[in-house]
Amino acid sequence: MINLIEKTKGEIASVIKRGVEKAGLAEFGAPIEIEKPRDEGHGDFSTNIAMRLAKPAKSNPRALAEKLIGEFETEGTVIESVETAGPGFINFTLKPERLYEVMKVIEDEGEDYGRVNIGGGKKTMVEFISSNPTGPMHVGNARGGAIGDCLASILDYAGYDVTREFYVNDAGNQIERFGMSLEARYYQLIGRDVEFPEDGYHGEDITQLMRDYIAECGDADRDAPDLKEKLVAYGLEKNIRCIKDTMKDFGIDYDVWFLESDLHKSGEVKAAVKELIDKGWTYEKDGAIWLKSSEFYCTKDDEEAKDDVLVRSNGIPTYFAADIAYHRNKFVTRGFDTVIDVWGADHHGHTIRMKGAMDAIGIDPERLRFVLMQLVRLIRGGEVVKVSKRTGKAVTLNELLDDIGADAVRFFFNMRQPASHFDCDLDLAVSKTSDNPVYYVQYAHARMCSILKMLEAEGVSVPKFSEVNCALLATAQEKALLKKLEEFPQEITDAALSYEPSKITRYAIDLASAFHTFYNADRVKVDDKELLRARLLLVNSARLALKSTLRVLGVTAPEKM
RNA sequence: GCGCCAGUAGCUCAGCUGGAUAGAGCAUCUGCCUUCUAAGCAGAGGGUCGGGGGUUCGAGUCCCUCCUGGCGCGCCA
Repeated sequence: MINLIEKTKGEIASVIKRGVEKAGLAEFGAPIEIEKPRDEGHGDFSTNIAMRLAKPAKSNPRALAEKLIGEFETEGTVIESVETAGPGFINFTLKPERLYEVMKVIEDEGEDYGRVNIGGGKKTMVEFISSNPTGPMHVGNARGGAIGDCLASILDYAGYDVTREFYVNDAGNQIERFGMSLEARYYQLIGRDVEFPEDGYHGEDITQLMRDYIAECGDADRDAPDLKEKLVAYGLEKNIRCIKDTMKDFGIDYDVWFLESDLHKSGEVKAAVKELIDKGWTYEKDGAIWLKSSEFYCTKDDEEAKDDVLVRSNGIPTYFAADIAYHRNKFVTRGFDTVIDVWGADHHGHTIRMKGAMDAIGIDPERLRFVLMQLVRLIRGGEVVKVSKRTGKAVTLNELLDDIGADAVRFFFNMRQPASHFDCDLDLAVSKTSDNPVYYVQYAHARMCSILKMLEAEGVSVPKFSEVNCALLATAQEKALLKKLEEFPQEITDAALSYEPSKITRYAIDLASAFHTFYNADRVKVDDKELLRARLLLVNSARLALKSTLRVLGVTAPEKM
């Protein structure tokens, strides 16, 4: 639970604060900002406080910086030395011992290294994928799954009480269409000449479902009045089970599978609509009930306000109404503090409406957050593959998992920011080339384990931090690796605050790279017993940190490759 | 038309939310395996940060404007 970077920044900040006070510059209220300089020559941390104070204090930044340095009391702190540089930066160099502290932290925290507590145990939901159970999951769902599951792990590491949820859209028009498609295929299979609905699901999976149904139940239901309902129930049950199996293969463990149909059955959809009516946020037009959405978000003054239908003129509530009820359930019934929905960017219009609706029922819209992902474009043979669920030509998630494995899919789909467009080159993804960075990272872990195992076999085990002369770790590569190790808790913090799993993927690559560099530059198995022990501790620290990182990503950490 | 996302090396992308000389990977060249895993490492070349204005000590980052691509603006979900 210790973030050394945060801790160090805090110490430096208080030194600066006292210095500013002693110099009589506190009245200007300049914020104290501390950052890690990009350039190694600029110390371990730096501040721009002198430049911030220059204007209000009517002085020049360099002179101010010198003055401030004179006031700094660094005795007994982590600070080794302070100097001014450039246009007026103040650079801090830390004491050498500080560099090794991370190994002590890792020794204490083990494979949980990286956990921080910025969440304070707040109840947080991450809802992701949430597709129609009308067919197999496709590649587009893969990105949502990888991002959502990894984001949930990050928030867990950051100290939030996280729930992973899958919203099963087993109601509404798409299900109606699903039913019509099943029924048509059923009749065709038993030899009745019926036309297949134009807007039905044309996929082979629909036909297969009906083949299975007939094989299991025969055709005794051919004239039953509730045939379609029976077929839908059969199809949904089978498809949802299939989705659950796929998620298992994907390595995603949902806490809750929430059925949209339950919201209708329990009366929550009606209740949500009633609440909006009672609060005066609706009106009737053309026989439908409308929500005054336009009251809740700004549009251009001269733009025509756009409201949304809650209940159609035929009395059936819209998906929007169901979704309001669903989110009301999340916040009010189940008491989540924050809800994060991972949606495709094509749902963007819906996010604004949802926030407005939350506002209407008295929930702070800020508690509802969205991660919008640009849709995945598939490239095969250098050409864009059209993804269409209806024509059934989409590449399924199962195929992708079979081809390149869950590890690669999860890693690959978390390498880019969700908001960026993602071209998934199937030829590359399907071929097991070493281009895939997941191997690079896993290889680093396997190498670490290999060293430990070999030395263990020779009777040399990993020493305790207190038994090691850390100062022996002094090469550039060792220092770089130690610095990379201490960044992990900060990366978790940043990723959690910005909902950005790709930061952790990149961190994993950076950490692996720092290790590979160290491995090639510095031999662990050396004659000098003291140095051997120090390096062994370093390797074990790196192993634990990398294992923890891979756990957040949901990628396995192989001990040999 | 309005809104959202994106535009950084030949390609794919980072850039710590305004800091110091813009960084990785792939690709292209050059080196490194009789010693802990070469699925690895070291080095080299490669840039009008889409264009143009502005804000300030300082802009890839903030504001305005234009250009290009993707998506959204349904009694679909």
